[in-house]
Amino acid sequence: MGRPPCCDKVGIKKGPWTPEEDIILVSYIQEHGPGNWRSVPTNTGLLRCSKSCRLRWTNYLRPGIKRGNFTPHEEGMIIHLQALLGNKWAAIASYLPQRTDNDIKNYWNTHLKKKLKKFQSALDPHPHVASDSTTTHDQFVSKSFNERRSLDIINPSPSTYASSTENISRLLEGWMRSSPKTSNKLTLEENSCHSAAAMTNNLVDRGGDLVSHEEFESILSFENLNNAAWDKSTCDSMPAAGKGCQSITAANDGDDKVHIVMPEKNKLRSENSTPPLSFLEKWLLDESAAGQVEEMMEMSPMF
DNA sequence: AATGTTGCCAACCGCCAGTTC
DNA sequence: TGAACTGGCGGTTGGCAACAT
Repeated sequence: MGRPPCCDKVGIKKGPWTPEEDIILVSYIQEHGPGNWRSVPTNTGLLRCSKSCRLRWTNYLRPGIKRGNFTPHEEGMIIHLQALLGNKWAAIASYLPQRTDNDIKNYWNTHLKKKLKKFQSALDPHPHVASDSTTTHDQFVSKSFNERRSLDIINPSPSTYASSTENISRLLEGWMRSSPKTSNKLTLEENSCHSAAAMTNNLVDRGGDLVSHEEFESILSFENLNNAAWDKSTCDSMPAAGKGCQSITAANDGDDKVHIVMPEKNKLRSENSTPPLSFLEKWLLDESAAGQVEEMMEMSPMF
């Protein structure tokens, strides 16, 4: 028996937010900053539960949110990060500062999952062969870079959302920039640091140390496509993270699994308060790298 | 024009982890 | 030390709009 849901109280409003409610919430956050969500409904008079307020803010009212029209690069990042991290939408979202986890999750469920499925069935018309799903997934990942352009033409994601929240969000951007007490808007650097920790933890969290061989190789090989990607010097040049980098070893022990030996979670977290970009992040944040890959895919006779 | 179907996405629900007392 | 509380996350759903019949 768990706790009763926070929204069980009588008189708590549910459903879509009205522009008036948005304005009330935004005004309050402008004055007090985000956080202490429990007090928000009480202090604002909003008939919403604290969770609902937080969700509304983080997903729609927070400044800097980009809606609709996922770019091919964003799409590629989502596909790769999903392959790497699984359904860790918050972690994935940390690599796409303008997108919310909810948005990414929706986009994955409504668009990318279908594309993947389509691709898999096209590639493997005999699903009884319990063929290596990661391989087809990897191939999809590669192909998708090439395919995306045409798919984007066929299936443009319409930017239909043009409610008041977007305007409120825009109006707020100036305030967020000037306000010193706002901590929720991360700079790119801060964000990547946070995400590095998230990714590290995710790698550890995935069964402690196991990632499928194909998956791991896919990640690495993809990075190798980018010349600027990972090499030892990159690693060594990282003052604190260098240690962590060297601690990550991949050893195929023959059972088709790669054991990722990671340093202690806490060490990574505490010692690297501002770690430099990892090789993976370098690629993820490097628009030109994705462009190079796209070009390569287009040149490939395979697709 | 009316009805049925499908797709999309905002919001809710339940669980979990961290914090406080 | 453990219960209570809060915030955060991921999965799911309800409602609306677009499209098909």
